[in-house]
Amino acid sequence: MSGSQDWPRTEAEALAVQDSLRTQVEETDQSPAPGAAGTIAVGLDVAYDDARDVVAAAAVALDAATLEVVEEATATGRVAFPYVPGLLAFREIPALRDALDELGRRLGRAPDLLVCDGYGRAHPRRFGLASHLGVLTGLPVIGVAKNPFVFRHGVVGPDRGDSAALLDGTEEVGRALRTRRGVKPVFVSVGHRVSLDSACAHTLSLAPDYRLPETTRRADALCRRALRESA
DNA sequence: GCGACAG
DNA sequence: ATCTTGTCGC
Repeated sequence: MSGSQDWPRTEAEALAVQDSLRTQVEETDQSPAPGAAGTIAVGLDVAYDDARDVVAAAAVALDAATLEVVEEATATGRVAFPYVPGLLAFREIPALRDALDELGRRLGRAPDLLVCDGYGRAHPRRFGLASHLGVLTGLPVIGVAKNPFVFRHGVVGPDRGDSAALLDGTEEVGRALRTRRGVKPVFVSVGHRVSLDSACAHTLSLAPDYRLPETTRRADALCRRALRESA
């Protein structure tokens, strides 16, 4: 049961849920050493067909050391919430949890790290998708986004590994991190049970060849395929 | 009021 | 997110 009946239906209800859960985010780093052998990192992503009101989520488990796919799972359902900037979690989490639950059964164990497409702490109320999913699962979670959302950052050096603070005013809420020379940086933020430095280290470890982590690349390909095959 | 705005 | 061809470059 994923309790879609008690899922918020209005923006006001969603805001209240964020306000209530935000205090449960844990700052202490309980994530594994980046790239550690025997460690499992899970990539998560969602694809939509608004015309059919269908959502497809994918959860792909990778061996953090070899980046080989260990296991994968998908889930499809009805869109649970409209896209509202700042409330993305309410649109994506129901399907993501279903895919994660199925992945856990197939894996026979809990993942060591979750990698979300989007933000965690870098959020108007400091409680983006990665934070929300972290509180609900209790797992270490990081957010890796493709756009800076409403935040600003300074110049990021040209080399892989170079970064600049992602700022909300003067507060560092995440980091713009270059994973590939000559390519636009990604935007990393803390979700749950992980430090910002670790989140960046995990991102670099998971993205040796392309701009985005292998976890999200795999999840992106899988949820698109699941959506296509659901038609 | 208007525009910007993760996916 | 999604609608979409060719094209420049490694």
